[in-house]
Amino acid sequence: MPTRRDQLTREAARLFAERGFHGTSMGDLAEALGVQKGSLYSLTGSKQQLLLDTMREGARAFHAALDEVPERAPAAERVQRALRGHLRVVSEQLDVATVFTREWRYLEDADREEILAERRRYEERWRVLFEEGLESGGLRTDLDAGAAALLVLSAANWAYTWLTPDRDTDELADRFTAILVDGIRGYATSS
Amino acid sequence: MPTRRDQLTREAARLFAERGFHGTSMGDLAEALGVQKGSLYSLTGSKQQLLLDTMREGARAFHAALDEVPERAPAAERVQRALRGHLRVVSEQLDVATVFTREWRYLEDADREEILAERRRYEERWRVLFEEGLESGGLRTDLDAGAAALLVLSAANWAYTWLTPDRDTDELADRFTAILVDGIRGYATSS
DNA sequence: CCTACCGATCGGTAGG
DNA sequence: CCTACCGATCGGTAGG
Repeated sequence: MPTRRDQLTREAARLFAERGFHGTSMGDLAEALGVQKGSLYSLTGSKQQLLLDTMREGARAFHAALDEVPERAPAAERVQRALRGHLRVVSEQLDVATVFTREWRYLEDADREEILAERRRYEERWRVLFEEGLESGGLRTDLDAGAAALLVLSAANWAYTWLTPDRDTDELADRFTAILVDGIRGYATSS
Repeated sequence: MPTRRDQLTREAARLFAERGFHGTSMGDLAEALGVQKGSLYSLTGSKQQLLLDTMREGARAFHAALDEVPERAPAAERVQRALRGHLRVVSEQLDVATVFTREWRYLEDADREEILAERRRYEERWRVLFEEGLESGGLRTDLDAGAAALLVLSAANWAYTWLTPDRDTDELADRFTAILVDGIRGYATSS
């Protein structure tokens, strides 16, 4: 049974995703919970705190998904797993993923630095994944690991805009992976 | 020489990109132009109008870039050209591209529908580009044109978050294209 | 382009 | 969890 505080956090993620942080008032949140806005301050310290809570949950979820990628597996399979994991988080926690991806800039300075550090660390883990693939020989030797990571992560970060609960996210991740692994042309003509 | 009105439109795009539509006040815009906020209303009808102006400029720029893609050329080259064009717009009009990509939801109903229709049309043009590649035989026959378009356009739409003026956008577009065309594995092992 | 102002709403607090 | 309120700020307007 969710606590009242959990309910507030969930509604905050939902409304921040739908209307943006600055487009959501404490009055909107109070209305969603069926209380007066003054009452919210027994559940949270401030509107900023609600944003930070959502951000931390997003960072936790994306890192946890990446933790599930097998250490020893062919590079193509590891990319597939990582992409599945990312899209699953977006699909299953769409509000949190949306806020995490789009609203971090409205955090106050210290909080923003904390979350940006988590974002950078996440991106770095993706880059390492491609570099390990190069070292283990599973990827073409002339691959630019940084560009590959940027390409895949960019597509993943945009997913919150088009992923819907009814879409089969694993299948979509696999289609992306198929394109990324063997290309749209399908036969290697360049080095 | 830019008119006062052009200056306002440019500052609006800059601040909407930096702080978001709801995070930017007419007072902020007035300060950026060095006038009192009441004076802005001789240059624009409302804050909403400034947002709509920025959106229309964004839609115009992205469609214009796609217009430059050669009709008759190998599919891989057409994708390369389209990606170059998109990233050039983002790079050269970063503020406009950012607002166009991220702030459309704060438009009022009728304006939002207009801009969303332009976004959908742009995405559709990308999908057609891949389908034409399939028909002309330049792409592997089992390619999912919809998934390919979604993948590339997702990466392109995220570019406003990491593109900086000093980066060579054409080169980056070409690296993306190289990965997309021949894949990260580099030799075709699956059908 | 300015001064002066409008009603509305904001995030947050006091006291219960 | 409520009522009542705080000072600040919002987008926009009137009249010059």
